[in-house]
Amino acid sequence: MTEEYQLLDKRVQKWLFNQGWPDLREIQKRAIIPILACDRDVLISASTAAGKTEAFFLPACSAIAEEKDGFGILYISPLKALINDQYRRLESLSEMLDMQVTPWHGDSLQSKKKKARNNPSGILLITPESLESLLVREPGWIKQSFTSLKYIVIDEFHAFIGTERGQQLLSLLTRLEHLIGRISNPIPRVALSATLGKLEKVPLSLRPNKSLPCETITSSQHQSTIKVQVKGYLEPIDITTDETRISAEQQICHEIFRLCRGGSHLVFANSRGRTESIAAKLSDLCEQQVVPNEFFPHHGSLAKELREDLEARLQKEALPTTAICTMTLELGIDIGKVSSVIQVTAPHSVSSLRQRLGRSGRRNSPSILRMFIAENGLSEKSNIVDGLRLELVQSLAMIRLLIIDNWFEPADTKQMHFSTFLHQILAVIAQWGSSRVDQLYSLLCEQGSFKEISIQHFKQLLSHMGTVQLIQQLNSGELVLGIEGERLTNSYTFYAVFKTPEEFRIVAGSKTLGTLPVDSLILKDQHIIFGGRRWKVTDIDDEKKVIYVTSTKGGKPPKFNGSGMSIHDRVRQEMLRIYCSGDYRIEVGNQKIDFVDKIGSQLFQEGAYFFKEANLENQPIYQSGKHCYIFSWMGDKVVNTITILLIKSGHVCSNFAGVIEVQNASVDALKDYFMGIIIDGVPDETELAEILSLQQKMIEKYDEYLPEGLLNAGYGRKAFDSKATKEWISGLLT
DNA sequence: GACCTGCTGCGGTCTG
Repeated sequence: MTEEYQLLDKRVQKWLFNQGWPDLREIQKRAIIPILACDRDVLISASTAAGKTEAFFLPACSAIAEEKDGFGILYISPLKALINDQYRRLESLSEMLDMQVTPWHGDSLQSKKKKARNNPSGILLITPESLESLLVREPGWIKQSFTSLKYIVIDEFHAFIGTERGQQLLSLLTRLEHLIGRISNPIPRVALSATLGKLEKVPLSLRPNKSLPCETITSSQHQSTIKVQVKGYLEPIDITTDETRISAEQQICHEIFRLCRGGSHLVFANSRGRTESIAAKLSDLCEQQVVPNEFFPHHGSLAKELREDLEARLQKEALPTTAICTMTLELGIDIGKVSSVIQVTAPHSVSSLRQRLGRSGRRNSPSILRMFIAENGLSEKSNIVDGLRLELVQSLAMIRLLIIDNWFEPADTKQMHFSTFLHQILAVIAQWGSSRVDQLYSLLCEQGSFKEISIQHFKQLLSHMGTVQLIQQLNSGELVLGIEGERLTNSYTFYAVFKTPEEFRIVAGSKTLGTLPVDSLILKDQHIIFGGRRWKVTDIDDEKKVIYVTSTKGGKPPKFNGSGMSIHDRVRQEMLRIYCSGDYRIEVGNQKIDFVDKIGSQLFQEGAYFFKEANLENQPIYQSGKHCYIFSWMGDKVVNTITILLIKSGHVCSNFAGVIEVQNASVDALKDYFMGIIIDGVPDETELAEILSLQQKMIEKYDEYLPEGLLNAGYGRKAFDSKATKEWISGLLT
């Protein structure tokens, strides 16, 4: 055994011996000295099942083994399920050390909480929301029980970076350090994470005020080999008139059945609806063939028991099991590794594709990714999005970026997070009973995580919070909660900073077609696709949460709609590169590897031909009948910016998969219009946000309490990109 | 046509 090993507590060494492990893993050895030093933050970045948890807990438990008074380790997890997993995993080690471990979240046992409350010691496993509730409701107890706290460890740290919840978490940690008097002598933070992109940027996300140095430990182990295959499917033009043809989804299900039966696999289907439909078809196939069903759905709307049964079945590996799932099985939960991963329909981002791929690759066997993409059969009425085979090409672009460039979307760390900022102001005042303005600014912005917020923003927000009775200022200058602030902070729903999205009902005439989440950009007169048909929005009732539509013509809608604000510039640029070269293959040595099946290749050739015929390489605006289509080959921020500029000037537009359709327009008229924009200047993001109605911009939980100026600034930064749009328009006109 | 995560305290009913 190595000399680092000797530094561990004797009982930890004994526990290791009992485990029968031949040796510590590389990252586990390398973590021992930095963790024991207790004078720096540590980032441990390694793939799933590389032993990150032990890399932290072996030395950390050694360091707190003699401490019996107060919690020594604060472990924070984004999921309750992960807390339960870790509790089980720590059981034997903590027994050996006679150390208390307390799982603390909304569903954990009151008896365990009570015990820890009376005798705080050892390890506390908690969610950010439960920590928030303790800080607000029992700051005195926290202060007492954390006096000898030695480590704060955050699991699945990548899931927090750049999010509202991550912003809250960092703020909580600063507030905790402040409460227990450790601002000038900070508690080391340890982040456990799946492999991250730009590692040098992560320490700033772990401790924005840089008051401790950070050491990074990554596994130098080679990534296992990756096998990729893309299969194309053709959706028959009209199934109803020709019953001999089977739908693309049916064909895909037959293939999944053939490939997965008898093994252990994950099928990612991107939406709950499709997840259910595929799982149902597969279990039908099992029944038809009189074999036991081994295909089960897994997603967020499914009952907890069903999900847990499936997770346990996957983990046991006793029976062959394939889960059809959404991102619920993308990270976190311990299900071990599967033989292969199948992605049905294009992934939403390269980073999620990467995470999913990481789920496969058992014991030195390669990671296997299969991607099944269906495209529509074409007719004269077909949409240009279908003709170009955009979904297929987006998928190919994402695979190339992942495999050739090892690139994926970086987390967006430049958001304002005004909603969470407002939440933290209320939480701090609720925690202390009152607060001075300068204390708030120092704690949340200077020491804490709200680095994008200026003093002007802060003053504007406080003044508005006074107006809407969230807070009030006493004669002494102290801030206390107002009536509305009391109401919010007294409800148990206060502690989470993220919003459970509200859904709008889609109503045509007197008939409800279904519901649509409110976070998409929907305007009156806009055309939307719902239930596979094209609709025109006639009215939006923000109060009743109803969108009124009428059926509209305009050709067959494209099958692939694309989504929101998520596609990155680099993905669309790679798509353009593929179209221009007419080649998607991946070069290995001096060979070009074709990873697409015959039908997929044919579909790609059709798309590439269409691209050439339409002269899209040289002409990004394409006229078809009375309408124009704009191909920016830029990410959704730029597409949104161009769209809102056109809408502002009275054009009727909609965008599908990054292609903007402008009704009743000509190429020359559009170019003239863009010329005018360059002369007048592109408005900044905040000004663009002013064009939208208030309701459309209220995305985050506490957005409704923000002054309009801040709402516009926050939304604008999220949705638009004026600089890149100006560059794109300039390029178009030269 | 995205998707996902989390929170209290108390009163009721059931079980051993």
